[in-house]
Amino acid sequence: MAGTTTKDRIIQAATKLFYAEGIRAVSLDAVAEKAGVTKRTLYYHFSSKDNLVAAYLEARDQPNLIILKRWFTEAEGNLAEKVRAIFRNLANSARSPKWRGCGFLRTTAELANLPGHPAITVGKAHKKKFEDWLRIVFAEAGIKDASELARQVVVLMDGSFATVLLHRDPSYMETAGDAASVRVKAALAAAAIPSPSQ
Amino acid sequence: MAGTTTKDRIIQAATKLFYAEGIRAVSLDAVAEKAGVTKRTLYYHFSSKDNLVAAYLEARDQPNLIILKRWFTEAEGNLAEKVRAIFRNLANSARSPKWRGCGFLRTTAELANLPGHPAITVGKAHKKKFEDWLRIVFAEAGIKDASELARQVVVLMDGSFATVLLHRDPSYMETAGDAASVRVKAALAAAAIPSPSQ
DNA sequence: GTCTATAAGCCGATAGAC
DNA sequence: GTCTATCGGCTTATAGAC
Repeated sequence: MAGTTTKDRIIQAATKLFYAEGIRAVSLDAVAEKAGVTKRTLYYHFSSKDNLVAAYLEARDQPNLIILKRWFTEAEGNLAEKVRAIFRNLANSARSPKWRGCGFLRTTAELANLPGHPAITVGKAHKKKFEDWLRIVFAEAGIKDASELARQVVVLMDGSFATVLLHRDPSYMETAGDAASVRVKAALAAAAIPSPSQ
Repeated sequence: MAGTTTKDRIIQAATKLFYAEGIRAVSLDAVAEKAGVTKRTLYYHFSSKDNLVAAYLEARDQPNLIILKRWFTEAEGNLAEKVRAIFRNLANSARSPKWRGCGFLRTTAELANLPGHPAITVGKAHKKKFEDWLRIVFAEAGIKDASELARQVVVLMDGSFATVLLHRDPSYMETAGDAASVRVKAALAAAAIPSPSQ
């Protein structure tokens, strides 16, 4: 996990504040104060706010992927049920009062006018890793259009983040999970019949 | 459309700047300058920046809904193809270099720390109107779980906004359109057989 | 590596004239 | 209804001491 070095404490403080309040809403004064250092120390470890924002997302990359994979792995049932379990667990998370959607997507939305921003590069890579993992899981289950299916599940997941954040109604995540599991189920059935009648 | 009153010119300027650059990234100085008025005049028409942001989204509510409905109405084919046409047209829009995703969702994401913000209230109402319209269209086609289907299509649409904005790859909207039209097609088939076996 | 202090500028909002 | 002028505060980033 995060150690207790000064750099780690700064990233921890940045994570809490950026996720809770947004990027441009949070000043480096606030981050430094929460981390218990002065702004000069913060600038010693991070050359600019942009780099700190990228470091915040970078630090969330692996932990988030590990949680998603664990929800999938530990779920009972077939592939469709395992995919549904991811959405059910996301809905559970969304019921926390501290929940504010997906930090990667919210940062991307806020910085949409800066396409080359380092944080957006990190966000792209993170989401692509998840999509690639899904594609491999589907392919290993014998699903033919594993790539297209992975893309559909990703769109459903990102859509549920956006819709639940807007309406503050986690049931949209169950809805997305239903749609995803129905599609996976159909793909599994098609995989069992290599050459469908036609 | 927008007239040429001072208030309208301010909203036009706000729309261009807020959509292109984000809410907190745009100052009222910038809006006033683009509208060709002083900041004092801006404050005469809008009591605060928060209210101006809400007015920006309010002004996009009906135009956006009308475009979505027209894409649907003017499309050839059955209900599934008409739904797919919405996504195909969205993908086309997303190919414009000025495209920056959905202004309602991006504003919601940026102001996620202010759940009662007037602009978020406007965003919620806008997205709910679209979902309600979809539900009625599906119900009139004899689809039984029209409500659930409308929610799924909404999640796919909002998800495609988020994913395309991140990766700058409009093909995710075609992917979402495929998923949506498959679901609508299945619902139409089920509607044609009132009592499925079992 | 961490501190105090400050630069230089922008922000939302307001005062008061016409 | 629109203007000029400005307030008090906050912002990113830097200078220089220890």
